[in-house]
Amino acid sequence: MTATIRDVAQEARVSIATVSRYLNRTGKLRNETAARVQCAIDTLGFRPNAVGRSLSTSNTKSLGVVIPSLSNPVFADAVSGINAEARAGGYTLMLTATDYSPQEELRTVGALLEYRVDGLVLTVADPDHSPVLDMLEKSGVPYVLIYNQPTPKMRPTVTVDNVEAGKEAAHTLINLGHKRLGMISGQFATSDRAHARRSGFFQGARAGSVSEPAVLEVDLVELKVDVTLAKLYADRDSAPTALFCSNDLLAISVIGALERLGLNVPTDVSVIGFDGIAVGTHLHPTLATVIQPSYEMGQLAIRQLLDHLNGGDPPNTVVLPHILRLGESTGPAGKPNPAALQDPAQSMQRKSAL
Amino acid sequence: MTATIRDVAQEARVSIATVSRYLNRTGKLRNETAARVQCAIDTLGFRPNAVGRSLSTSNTKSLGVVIPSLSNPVFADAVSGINAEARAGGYTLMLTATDYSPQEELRTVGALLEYRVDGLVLTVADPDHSPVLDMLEKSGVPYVLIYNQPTPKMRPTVTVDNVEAGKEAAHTLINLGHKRLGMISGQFATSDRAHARRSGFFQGARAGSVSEPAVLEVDLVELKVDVTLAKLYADRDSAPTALFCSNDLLAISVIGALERLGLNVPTDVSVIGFDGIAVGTHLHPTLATVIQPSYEMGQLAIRQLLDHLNGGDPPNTVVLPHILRLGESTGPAGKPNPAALQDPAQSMQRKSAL
DNA sequence: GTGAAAGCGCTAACAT
DNA sequence: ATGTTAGCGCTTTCAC
Repeated sequence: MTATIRDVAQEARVSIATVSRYLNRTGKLRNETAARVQCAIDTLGFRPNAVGRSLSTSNTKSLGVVIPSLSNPVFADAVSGINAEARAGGYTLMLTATDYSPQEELRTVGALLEYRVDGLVLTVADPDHSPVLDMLEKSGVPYVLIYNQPTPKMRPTVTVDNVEAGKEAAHTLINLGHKRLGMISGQFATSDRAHARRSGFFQGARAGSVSEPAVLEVDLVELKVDVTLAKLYADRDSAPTALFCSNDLLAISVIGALERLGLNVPTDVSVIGFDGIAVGTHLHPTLATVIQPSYEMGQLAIRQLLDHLNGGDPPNTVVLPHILRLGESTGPAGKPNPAALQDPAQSMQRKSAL
Repeated sequence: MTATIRDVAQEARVSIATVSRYLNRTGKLRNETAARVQCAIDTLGFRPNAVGRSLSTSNTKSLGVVIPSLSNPVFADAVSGINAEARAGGYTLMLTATDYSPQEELRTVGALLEYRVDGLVLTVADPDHSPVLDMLEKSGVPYVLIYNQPTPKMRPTVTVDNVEAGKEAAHTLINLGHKRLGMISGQFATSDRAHARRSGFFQGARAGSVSEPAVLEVDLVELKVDVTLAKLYADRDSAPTALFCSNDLLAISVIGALERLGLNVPTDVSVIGFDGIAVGTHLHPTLATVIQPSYEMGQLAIRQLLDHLNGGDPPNTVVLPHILRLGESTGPAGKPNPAALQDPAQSMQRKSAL
């Protein structure tokens, strides 16, 4: 069915080496020869077989991409950047979403290594204790992490400073007058960034002299936020007046759940998310969040990989700046949240009116 | 650096054929032999080279995926389904987003064919006049479209009935009391589904005896909705009281733009979208929309492809049911929109109060 | 149950 | 400027 380079050579009455040279623009051909080859290619509908080429050159011009999920726009945005940059460099992407499963990470990276991808960009559950990364490191295939922020080991990553951002989130909320903070997070076991954000959030709380925030974990796939929040807000007088959510998608669910509980955002509870996904600005209330430059992170990761593949330095850790964007979900900027500033008596009264 | 099957054979003191048999569980080995081979594999850290295998077997166990964009969750959701199903079948995905560029479609499908993917699932700009699909068809590589709804030619696709859905959108709005309909759409040239939805919408308008809807095209990448809508609503007395948007992302932008123009949704203008992306239900007003089963569409497309690759029937066109979901953005269900029912005098009065 | 050897489609010396 | 040929890592007859 499909023609090979041999067929083309025969059709053009040249050797396969000549066809190969024509295909790769390596070495010069007589015009007439080139024309004959091109003609043969057209009449046969020939398309060079990248598998054969890869076997011969031992590079595949393909890159592996491994992310937890595509349902979360934050990853989809990164992949957009990855896609654009890889395409520009003439590389093809092999993509897998792991659904936050370390087991699946292992499987898929194994597969990608068998396909002999020239490099990988990935976000793993836990970069500090990661069989996947150990395996990758042993394989010698270049890789860059995105979003991950490994602590001890030196592993190249493109990320923001999650700890610092968590701190800023706490400060922001405290400056708004909040005394009782809370954090709703995806599972820490499968998200080092959630872990880091919490760590920063706690530091910020301590620095702001408010008591240690309540922390609730929810399954990001199930996303059963209602029951979780119902429990937290069973006693509204002791419940947090401000919630930091480990990502925007979660924050959106949380806002919905709060309102279903009869709690208004931001009047009763302030909410701040993380990621800066586009829809956040279209919500009502608009979503306060920590913006990560996802598209650029993806781009940069690929650029580092390609630089390295072209003989440049190996990928390096880059910490990109994040932006804390205020929104209606935290209440008016600078103005203290009334709910958090009331004296106890007023507070009781107010809460019972809900 | 990387061990080959030769190295393993040598280390295990067997022939490479035996190693191959062990790897593929084809033919039986003596327990002791198998153990020796496994041991050699472990000590060498051997990982079979899929490129070599592919060259030999002439199949790659990989599938191509080509979609317009990952920034739109509707496609990301489909890819999620594709990912899950491909993974389950032991296939790896090669993914490209084309940014709605037919040229890029051609480039990327060309590349995927060179990589010898075993099949493709794709969404193209215009399936009826598509060099890409012609090329694909000629190549003999099996493929399935998703979202696309080719009209004349028989091309396998997994889709909803966009025309019918467009009709229903019109009926719904008309039943709410609207007389002046409008449609805001992505570019028809790069979206056959937008085209089909408009077609249905017009049919519905005609059937409902309202005048032909105003139609505005916007660039989905730029997404400059504000200026476009400002013009449309310069004369509010003649402007549409209900807008059908060709997708949810667009609808969300439109709602924002309307409100920036001082128009309330749904009081002044009803809005209905298309796709059923998850965030729609979290908006205020909640987004009325036509839900497509994106995840399932992706799953089904892959399932068809894999069935065929395993000797089953070639992919077939499947039209999946859509669901029209009402939301606050169209106003209360069943209750006529007040704005659209006023007599002219009241209307003038009301509009001037905006 | 295991081995030897012929490719799969291509590139890259090495010749000429 | 073009041809010859030896692999790249694997699968798969065909022998034994």
